[in-house]
Amino acid sequence: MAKADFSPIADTTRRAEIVALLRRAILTGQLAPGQKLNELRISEQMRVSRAPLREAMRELVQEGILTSIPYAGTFVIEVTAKDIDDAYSFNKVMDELAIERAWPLRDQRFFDEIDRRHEAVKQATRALDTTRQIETALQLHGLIYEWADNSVLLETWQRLTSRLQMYFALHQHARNEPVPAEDVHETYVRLLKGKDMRAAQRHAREHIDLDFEELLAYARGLEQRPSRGA
Amino acid sequence: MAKADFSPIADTTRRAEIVALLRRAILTGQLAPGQKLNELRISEQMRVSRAPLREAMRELVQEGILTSIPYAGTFVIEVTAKDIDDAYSFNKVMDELAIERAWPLRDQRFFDEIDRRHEAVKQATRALDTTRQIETALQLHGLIYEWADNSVLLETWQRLTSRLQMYFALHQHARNEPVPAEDVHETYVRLLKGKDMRAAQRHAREHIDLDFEELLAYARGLEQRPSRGA
DNA sequence: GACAAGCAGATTGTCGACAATCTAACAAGA
DNA sequence: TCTTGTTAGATTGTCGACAATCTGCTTGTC
Repeated sequence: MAKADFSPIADTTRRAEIVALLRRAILTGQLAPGQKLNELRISEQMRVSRAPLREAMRELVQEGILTSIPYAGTFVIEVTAKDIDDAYSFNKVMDELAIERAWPLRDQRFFDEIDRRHEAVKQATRALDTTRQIETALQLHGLIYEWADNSVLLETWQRLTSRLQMYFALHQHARNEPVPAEDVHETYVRLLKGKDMRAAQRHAREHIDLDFEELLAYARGLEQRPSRGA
Repeated sequence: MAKADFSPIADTTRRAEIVALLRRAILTGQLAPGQKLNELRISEQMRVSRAPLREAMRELVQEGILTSIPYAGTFVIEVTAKDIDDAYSFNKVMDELAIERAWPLRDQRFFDEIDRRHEAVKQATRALDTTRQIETALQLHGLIYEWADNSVLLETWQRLTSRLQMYFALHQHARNEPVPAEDVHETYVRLLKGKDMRAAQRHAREHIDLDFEELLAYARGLEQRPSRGA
């Protein structure tokens, strides 16, 4: 019998598609922080009634990238420097934990997968696709969480990822420089494939530091002139 | 001018109340793991239409205590031994982090609050109110997260709390013993008010260990005869 | 008797309309 | 001029009904 390995059928509810669309719009910066989401307008644009749209929005509220005020509206979350700082320092600890847990579970599939994802980042970089670059970089980074074999840890990472992606997209958007052409992940990947766990943890922390420092500087700049959504 | 210090007005949407009702029902074990939530039946019982009910359920799905399968239904999550184990080992690391961050920020308000919450636990214990006992114990435990001054850390704890409360309630329900009358938090509180951070961290870890060990044993027993919801 | 096709019944997903609430503009009075 | 009350418009919250989908049973055929 031929083994088929089917992937799960796609969620065929409008709600699920709406969630995906909205999330993408927010994480790529199409919808700016603070911006209000007008239900009627969006539902008309998507050719969908308000019911599934509202359910989708409720999900994204719980996911932490939208915020809702009864009878006032639902808005894209604002991003403060402290939010970024909190996410940053939390991520540092989580990373160390994830590496520690994933370390003894690394196998050939792990090494294959990390190369595959690294390649995806490099390709997005070559293609000058900044959105995809952020996305793939986070996926590369997420591998240790997927391998750590802890559902709570993984879930926490996935929640955090949404916001990180949003932060980085915002940053990219702002400075409007095309890409950091350099491959900053080379060392990270090499260490994760190596034998020194402590070194991997240390580098993960420092590597993240760099990206975040820029982000923080950017966010602190924002604090001065708070931009209410367009 | 008299300073008033008003707290925010209560959310007065049906949706919010439904969320609270459902969450309580799940966390106290009124709704058993695996049980299906029939929208029509519940909406009729609550005298509410299905729209706000469905939105509420979407929130709880994202909160991680319900799970939804399109066109099949929404169910209370199943609890496996691994789920509990994952939550447990994750919580250990988080606790150390929370204590570390909260430690230098302890002030008089902190000490007052910890006593207040400790008192609440003792009162629930005396009243033989097991549900409230679990609730207050988790609130006592959550103080270090509230004081750690990190929104992501706090949010993560709150998400985890839901599930922990469910686990413990399940456990209590199963063994049906009224209460552990002994005050197990005495040492925890004393250490948090003391000067030795390391000792507090160590105790937090070990104290949690005890409760969890019982839970795990219980959950492993469940694995054998998986109970589909009533 | 085993198995596939097809048919209720029940349940979830979606829709369009109505009710409740908020916002902002304007008018009236101190 | 400032404050307060009113009102119209827009937007969110909620409802009841319809459409799509699933499940289990029945039926018919081999």
